[in-house]
Amino acid sequence: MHTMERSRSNSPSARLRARAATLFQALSDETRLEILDMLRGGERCVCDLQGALDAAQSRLSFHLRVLREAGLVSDRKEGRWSYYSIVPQALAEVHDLVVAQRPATIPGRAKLPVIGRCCG
Amino acid sequence: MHTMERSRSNSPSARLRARAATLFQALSDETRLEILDMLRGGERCVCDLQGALDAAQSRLSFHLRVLREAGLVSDRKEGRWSYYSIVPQALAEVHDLVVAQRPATIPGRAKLPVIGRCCG
DNA sequence: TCAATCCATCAACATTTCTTGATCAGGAGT
DNA sequence: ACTCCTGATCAAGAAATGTTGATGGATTGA
Repeated sequence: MHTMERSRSNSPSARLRARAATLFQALSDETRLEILDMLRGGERCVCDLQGALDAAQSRLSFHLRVLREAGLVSDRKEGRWSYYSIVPQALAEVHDLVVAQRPATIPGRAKLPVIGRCCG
Repeated sequence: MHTMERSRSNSPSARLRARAATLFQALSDETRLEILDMLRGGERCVCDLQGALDAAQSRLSFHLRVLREAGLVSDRKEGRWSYYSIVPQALAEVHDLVVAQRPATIPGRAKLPVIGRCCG
């Protein structure tokens, strides 16, 4: 109950995939993309986002948590306010993951090879 | 029931966000990332993926559909086989979306500005 | 101390996504 | 025709995600 399972789930590429899935998942919601859009300009406090996005406070808090746990944003407390900002390093990570997904040939130049010609 | 709603949901940036959410959502599952990994080398038939991923046929079909509907892969029938391959253009689209998310300053150079200094 | 503000967290519910097993259609070989 | 193979689709259930309203802690100012 371990040999095959282990090689699949513990390999470095499997861990990369898990990380990639988490990052893409965090980016897969419109509200969160809207939040990131607002943060592109710089740090923002929650009440600020709340006003701009017209979202219930707990809803916003939920999405900020998803972004935070994925490492895409960081927060800083100051008095009674929480300021959120983008973690550029995380976006760079996403960037690298996307680049890594691209096929092996130059698009437009040559056709992708047909491998795995099924069953003979 | 139209004025404010419309400006938010029909603006070009809102449509971009919707498209982005769809793409990221399609990329947010490990099985699908594994499929894309296999397709990076070139076209593959379903039975081929099935063997390599050790996934039930209907499960694979489900994930291939998600990828297809997001425009990330295309399929081609030949005889009784279906061959899937990556749509490089879609990955380029994802790439551009990620780049667009990056904050406005050069990371490492200067601190992001603190805007929206809340309520003050 | 008291009241107000900011925001995280919780529980309950709604919605979406994923998995499984079954069925069905089309192509290929007999 | 019949049968086998490939793969899409469907229905039902399980699991994960998102929403809402309520509560509570921390901070500020009166």
